[in-house]
Amino acid sequence: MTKVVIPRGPYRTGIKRRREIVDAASRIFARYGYAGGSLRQIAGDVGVTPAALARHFDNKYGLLQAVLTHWEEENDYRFEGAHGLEYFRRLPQLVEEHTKEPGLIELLLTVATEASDPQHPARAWAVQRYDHTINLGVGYLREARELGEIGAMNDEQIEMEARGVFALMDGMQLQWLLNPSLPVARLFKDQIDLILQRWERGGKPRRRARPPATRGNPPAAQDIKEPETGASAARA
Amino acid sequence: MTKVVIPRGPYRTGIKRRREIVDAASRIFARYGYAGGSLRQIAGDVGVTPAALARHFDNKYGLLQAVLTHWEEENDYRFEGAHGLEYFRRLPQLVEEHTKEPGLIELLLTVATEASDPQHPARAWAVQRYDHTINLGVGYLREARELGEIGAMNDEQIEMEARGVFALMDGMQLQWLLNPSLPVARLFKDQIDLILQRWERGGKPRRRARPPATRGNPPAAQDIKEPETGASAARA
DNA sequence: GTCTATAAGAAGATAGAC
DNA sequence: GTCTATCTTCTTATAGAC
Repeated sequence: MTKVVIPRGPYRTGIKRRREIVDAASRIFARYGYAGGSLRQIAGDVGVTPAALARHFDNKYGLLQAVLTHWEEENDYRFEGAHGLEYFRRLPQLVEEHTKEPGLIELLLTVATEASDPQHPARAWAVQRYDHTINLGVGYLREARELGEIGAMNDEQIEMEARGVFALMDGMQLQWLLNPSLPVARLFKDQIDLILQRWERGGKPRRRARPPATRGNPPAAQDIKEPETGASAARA
Repeated sequence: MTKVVIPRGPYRTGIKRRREIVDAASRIFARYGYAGGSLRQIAGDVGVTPAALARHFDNKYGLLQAVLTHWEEENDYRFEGAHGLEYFRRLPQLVEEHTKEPGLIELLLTVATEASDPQHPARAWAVQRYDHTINLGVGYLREARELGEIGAMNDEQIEMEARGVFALMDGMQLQWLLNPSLPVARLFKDQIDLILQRWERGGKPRRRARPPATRGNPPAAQDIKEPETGASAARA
């Protein structure tokens, strides 16, 4: 979680105000997009004038950057201690949290699709963020392979599977944004369970005979902090 | 493809011009979104002034509606003659086409995420379009069940699987928008193949008692007995 | 039917008072 | 640090010439 040390003295209100601005901007950008949201709306939400925003951020994109940084901080703390398949088993819980506080996922999907325009200012951020996420999933899947939690899978298959899981998650959450009565967390959990069953059974690519699955106890789990793999989300 | 009956007489240039405007608007809205794209850009693309657009469309949203209608026409002709699992086997080909002419899928994902705002003018369209697509997939899966192409699956599981397939497709195409060097059609085909294998084997989810799934949006749940010829695509 | 010209307003950014 | 007031630009929409 975001932990902000609030100093005493004259800067206190400034820091608090900045925080309020970022929160309001998160809501506005999530709902109307970056292009569709205006600084006037954000300032109005906070209860200040647009000029006050300029004291804290150089321009509109500077504010978006602060919002995106905030988003990363809010999301990256959730999976501490997860290893191997446990990471994927926890994903439905993240979806569940998104349905209770929809701003974050709404913002991510909004910015990601907006950034499909190569000229979009947040394009580089979105590309980097997706690479990061996919590399994370690839790392955990490799860990699961080394722990013997899953059947044989080469690196290429692992990247395909990781991309598929995050694609499924994004797509389901997009469906939920358009239909909030959808029990998306439960649906996603059922889908992830089926994928995990297949992985555990030994995800065979086409028709190759299944290699013996080593289902024994996992060897000592060495801490793989951030599996920064070369899954190359490609991005040239 | 779209077949337009061109009347003789003085209306010909008008119809051609209208078509040009819709094409340009598709490009602009796909790239910059509905909020981010301007009538000026569109007019400039066509080579006319913004006021000329008002001759053909009441307002900006009227133009968007025309674009979305055009999108539906372009997509619904692709699956004629497909039945049961064949429908799903053809989906990767649709993804392939989207990579060659990215405007349509870019537009769809853009509008769908923008419409996550309940006040967005295209919200109703996006909701209806998603319901339509999901119902289409559900219909084809039921057909596959009746044809004996897949193992036992109840209606609730069928809806989950259909939603999963379209979520996967959307999510993969979103990844591709941010990374056009990604071989998304091949990746998606591998993923669909794995899903088809599981279906054919008779996907057995873990037994779990649960309440009935909430179906589509309020106005949804039209009869899905006969999937008809038209099939939509990537969603919405 | 199509366009130029322009109205009316909203956007992001800035200057300077307090 | 925050505000009022203002600037420039760009938006949608309309009036009326041809």
